[in-house]
Amino acid sequence: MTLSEEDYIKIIYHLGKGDQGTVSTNAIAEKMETKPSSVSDMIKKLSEKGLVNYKKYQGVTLSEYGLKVALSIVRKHRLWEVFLVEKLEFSWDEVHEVAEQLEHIKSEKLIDMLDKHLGFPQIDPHGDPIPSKSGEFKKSIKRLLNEVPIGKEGICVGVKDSSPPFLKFLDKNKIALGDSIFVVDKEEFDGSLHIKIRDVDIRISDQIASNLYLRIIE
Amino acid sequence: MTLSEEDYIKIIYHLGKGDQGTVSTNAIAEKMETKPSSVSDMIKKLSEKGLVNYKKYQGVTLSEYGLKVALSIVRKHRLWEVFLVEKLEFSWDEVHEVAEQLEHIKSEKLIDMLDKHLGFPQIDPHGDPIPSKSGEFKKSIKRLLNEVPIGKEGICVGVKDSSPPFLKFLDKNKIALGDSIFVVDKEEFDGSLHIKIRDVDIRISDQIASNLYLRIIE
DNA sequence: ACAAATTTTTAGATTTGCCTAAATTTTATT
DNA sequence: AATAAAATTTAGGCAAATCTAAAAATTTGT
Ligand SMILES: [Mn+2]
Ligand SMILES: [Mn+2]
Ligand SMILES: [Mn+2]
Ligand SMILES: [Mn+2]
Repeated sequence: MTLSEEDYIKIIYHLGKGDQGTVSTNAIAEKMETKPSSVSDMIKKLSEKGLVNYKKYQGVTLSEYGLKVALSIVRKHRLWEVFLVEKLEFSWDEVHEVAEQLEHIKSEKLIDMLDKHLGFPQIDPHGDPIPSKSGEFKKSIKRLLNEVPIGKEGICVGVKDSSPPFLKFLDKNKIALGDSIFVVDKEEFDGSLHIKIRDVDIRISDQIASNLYLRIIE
Repeated sequence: MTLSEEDYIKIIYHLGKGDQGTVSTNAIAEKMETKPSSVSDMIKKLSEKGLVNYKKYQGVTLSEYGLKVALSIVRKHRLWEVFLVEKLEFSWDEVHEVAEQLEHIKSEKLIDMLDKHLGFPQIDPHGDPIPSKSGEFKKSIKRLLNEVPIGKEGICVGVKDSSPPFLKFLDKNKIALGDSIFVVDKEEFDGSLHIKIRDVDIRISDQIASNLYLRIIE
């Protein structure tokens, strides 16, 4: 498969949102930053290769084979993202462009050994799950920190309240996007949380916890 | 620059053998596993881009700019080779194909941080020197182990005597291609050597040392 | 229901990198 | 020096991936 075919397959996968509903030509064109006419051409080719199911004017879905290919590319993309952050000190918002290139390197051994080198990670720096070699993975969901069950871990992916005082508070307490947060315990009385972040235990109020989004697995 | 252009530039560099003598169309075609007519096309394009000096029928040499580009690709190739061997447990002879792909990834930060992650290595797994970011590097030479000065280190790259008894000896003493060997001392009396290999000190006779090739720097 | 708007596909070009076959230039041999 | 051989370039084409403009199908709105 060519680099371009791989990018199309991956985009069709993401637009299919897991449930693999049909994806429109225009939607693909926008994500690929190309014209709908180019997408039509490519879809025809992918269809001939058995990667997508396609009926003219009716949109596309990934075939079983196409889904397998998509998951292997997603796996590579996310493993490389972990590598960049964990081993090369990239920050979570710098990795995408480079992973977009690295995901196309062809070598089964490379990706197996990279997985091992990284300690078989389950999630990438954005909290998204990494498919296994055989294509299995758990879904991830975005939850407010105060709704995350005790004992769960997640990646901080956003804020609900983006006011300067709140952001300043996060800064002061060294809580940043991309940080991994583990919910140790919850105080029934006032809803305050005991969390572990970067191996440090801290307590935060319900007010804080209800304004921070975490991406968690399952 | 495209992937193909980069491969041409690198091949022209290697065929120029450091001194950057002129390189023939046929030689490039053979290395690129393509036809001479395709090479002519590409040379014309590289010439227009100022990467090579070219007069019809007279072969090509790299321009100053072309040399800089070549060295940056060689740098990337060799750093990735070190990564594959040191971090991902690839062996000596498995790295080339993958490095051939990885060398084309575009990200200055990536290669700077990779260099750091690897501890700023000076040579690749084949004993070849790794150019610095600014393009400087030491030449490497192939020497019989018994001609390597005391205090020098090199990579085992070949044997002079390839008879089964000799190869069996190397095997038994766990000396393999790709191993790094440090010459600790030399016995004047019989020419025997005291070497360090994989952190183990051993003694070998002059007869052994005069049949093993090392690639050393400077 | 049917015209208008939108989406999608087709037609015809362009660019990159490659090919074969033929022409040209250089190099080697008598 | 003339001819044969080898190397190199040109000419003309092809496949992949893209584009613009135009045609066709679908969806939307009244
Ligand atoms: Mn990509
Ligand atoms: Mn990610
Ligand atoms: Mn390459
Ligand atoms: Mn090498």
